[in-house]
Amino acid sequence: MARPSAKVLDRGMLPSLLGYVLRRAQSAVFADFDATFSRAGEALTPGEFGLLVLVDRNAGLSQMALARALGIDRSTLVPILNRLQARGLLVRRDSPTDGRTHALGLTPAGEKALMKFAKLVAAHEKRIAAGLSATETRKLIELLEKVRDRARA
Amino acid sequence: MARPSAKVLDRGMLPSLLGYVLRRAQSAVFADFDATFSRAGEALTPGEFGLLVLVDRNAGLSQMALARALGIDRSTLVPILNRLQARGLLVRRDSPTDGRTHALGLTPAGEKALMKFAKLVAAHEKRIAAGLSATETRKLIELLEKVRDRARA
DNA sequence: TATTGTTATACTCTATAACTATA
DNA sequence: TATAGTTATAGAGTATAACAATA
Repeated sequence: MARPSAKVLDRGMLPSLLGYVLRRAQSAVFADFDATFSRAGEALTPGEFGLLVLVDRNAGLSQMALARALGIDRSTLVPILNRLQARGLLVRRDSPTDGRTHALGLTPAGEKALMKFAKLVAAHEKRIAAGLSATETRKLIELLEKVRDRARA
Repeated sequence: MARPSAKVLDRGMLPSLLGYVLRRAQSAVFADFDATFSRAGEALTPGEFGLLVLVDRNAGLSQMALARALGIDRSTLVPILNRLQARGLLVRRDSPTDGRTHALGLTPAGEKALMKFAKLVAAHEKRIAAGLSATETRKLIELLEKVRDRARA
C-alpha cells in the first residue's frame, strides 16, 4: 500500500476550470523555460526575453511605450531595466526629440545575446509543443487568443 | 494621424510563441478573475480559491500534503494559511494521529464563503469561455494538459 | 498643466536555511 | 535520524504616491 503522503488529493471541479488548467500549464511552461536557460548556463525570465525582443524590434522607444506594451506600470519597469543595463544588454540613451524620455536600445552584446536566447527559446518551444501536431499548436494559440480577448472585454 | 504614443509596437516572433501567448492569456484571465471578485465586493486570488477547494475536498490534510498539491514550499504556505485563518475561513486543528502535523479544515463560514466564491468563479469561467463553443473549451483544456505534461517531463 | 522617469514604500509570491517539536 | 511547521531573511514582481525635469 502507498504511503499516506503519496495519496492523490481530490481536486473537485478544479480540473474542469479553464482558469485553473491555464494557470497550471503556464506554471509548468515557465519552469521548463527556466530549466532550458539554466542548463545552457544562462539566466533569463520569459518576461525579460519578451522585453528584449520588443526593444530589439522597436529601437529608440521610450520607457512609457515599453511599459504600456508590457502591461506594467512605468515604476515597475525601472528596476527591470536597471538589471538588464547592469548586465550590459541594454542602454538608455537621451532622446534627441524629447528631453523627458529615454531612447531604449540593445547594446551589441545585447543583440548577440538575444540571438542566443532566441535559439534556446526555440528549443524550449519545440519541447513544450512536442505532444501536439502543428495543426493543434496553431489551434491552441488561436483559442488562447480568443480567451484573452474575452477576458479583456 | 494617431499620436506617436498610440503607435502599435512590432512584437516580432512573440505572437507565434506558445509560451508568450499562454502567458498573456493567463494574465488577462487573472485580471478578469480579480475584477469579478472586486465587483462582488470580495477579495480572493485564483490560488486562494484553489487552496480552499483542496481543503474542502480533503478535510484533515496536513500543510505538507497541501503544499505538495499546490507545488509550493511548505514555508511559502504558512503566511497564506495565516491570512485565510485570520479571515475566519480556515482552521488548523491538532492532528489526532501525528503531533507534528496540523489537520486543515474549513470553518462553517469558510464553507459558506466557498459556495459564494464558486458561483463567482462559474460566472468568470463563463465569461472567459464565451467566445468558444463547448467543444472548443474542452479541446483547449485537453491541449493545455498535453502542454503541461510535456513541460513537466 | 501634463508627461516621463525615478525614488520611497509596501505587499505578495517565491525560496533557502535554521530552529522546535514530534515521530 | 527524519519529518512537520515556523521564523528569519532575501529576491523578484507588482502597485501607488510624490518628486524633479521637461514639454
